[in-house]
Amino acid sequence: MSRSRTAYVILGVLAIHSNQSGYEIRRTVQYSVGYFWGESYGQIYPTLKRLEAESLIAKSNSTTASRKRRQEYSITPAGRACLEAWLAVPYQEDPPRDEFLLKLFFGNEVSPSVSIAHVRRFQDKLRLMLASLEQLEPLARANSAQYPGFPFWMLTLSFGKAQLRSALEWSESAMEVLSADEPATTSNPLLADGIPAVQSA
Amino acid sequence: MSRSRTAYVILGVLAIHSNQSGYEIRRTVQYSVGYFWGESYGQIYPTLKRLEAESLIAKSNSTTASRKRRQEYSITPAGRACLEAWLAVPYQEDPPRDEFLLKLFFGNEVSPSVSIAHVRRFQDKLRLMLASLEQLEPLARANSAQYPGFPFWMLTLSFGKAQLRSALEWSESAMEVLSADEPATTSNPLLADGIPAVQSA
DNA sequence: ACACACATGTAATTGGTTACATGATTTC
DNA sequence: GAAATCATGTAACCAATTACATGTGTGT
Repeated sequence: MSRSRTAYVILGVLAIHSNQSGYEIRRTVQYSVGYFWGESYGQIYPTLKRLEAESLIAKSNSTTASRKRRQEYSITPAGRACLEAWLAVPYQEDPPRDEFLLKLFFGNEVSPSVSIAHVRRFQDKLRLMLASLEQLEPLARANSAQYPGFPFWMLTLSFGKAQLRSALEWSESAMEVLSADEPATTSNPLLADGIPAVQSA
Repeated sequence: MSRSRTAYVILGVLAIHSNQSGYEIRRTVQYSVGYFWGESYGQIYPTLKRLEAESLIAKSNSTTASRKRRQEYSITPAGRACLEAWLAVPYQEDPPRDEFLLKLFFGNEVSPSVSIAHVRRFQDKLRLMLASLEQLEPLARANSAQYPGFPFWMLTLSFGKAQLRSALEWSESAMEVLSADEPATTSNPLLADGIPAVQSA
């Protein structure tokens, strides 16, 4: 049962809009949920085959044009049922992995300038993404406000913006902290008695 | 060159505190960076062997006690150099994957109660983690404020708290939005002209 | 004619989790 | 002596990325 989540992403975007090719599905994913989800061709094409074999999607080279060498797909009723079933089950958390924070955590092992560079880079990225999301909003509003899914899309968008802004704020105070310095016991400072493990899964 | 990041996590925790066994390293990781990083035994033990073969760590069954059937390791100068080199290179971003947001994005395909349940779950998790981090702080301060790495640990901790708080705030407004309802075009609403792809990598 | 975007796919590899198997030491 | 925790490891499997290979349609 626990099939790859790629399958559900495909079902999801086909549920919103039919007759998309593998190429286009990937683009759609990038453009719409790119902020928090990615898919590669190496994953998409095989999954399309599999989904078609299971009749959750069907070839639908139809409507617009089959003028290109492209294979369009649409979701089937079974596919829709499958998507809905998946959506209903509690989401699964992926193990967290943030290399930026990891490097920052070990910052004492290297020159402060290294950590400063990491934070700066982080900041730049944040600003880029925030600009990107802020730019996306009015366009999305203009283009898709009438779609029933719109409120949900806005919800994820506003989540993204909120996280980005909070990260940006933190990064500014972090830069301040990292501009001041003085660089020690034998009991493990990371594993002292009574410190509970961080809840993660 | 591009070795598994598990190796660097191990080097990092051994750099902070020597003479830890695989078991203990894993616990240390959980307790200290668990909020944003995880490691499994299946990854740690083979990596320890590899690192020892490369002389980046060395067996050091010594100091405290070898009373248990346990193999302790310490970082070597070469290992330290390797860690430092890795820390200095720009962090790599992992492709984002947030199943919660994905399910929320497709929320229109199912009953609103489903999305509400997801957000509620998300909220609960957030509160748990925030409590966990807030509890961690004073303890960490008491136990390790004298360690040179402490400011960096606090930085990652405060990042976590900031993100959590902002997510929590968002979740509250999301719950409001999701408590009001009415549930269409043929051009792809997710892929309208002029919408730029979200910056992610 | 050239370049670029569209389009589809496969193979190799990685990075990682999970489950399994086993056993020692401590604590009650 | 039973249970919990400490402790080490392997095998099977999986999701996913990357690089490679190939070709078509459109616009300049």
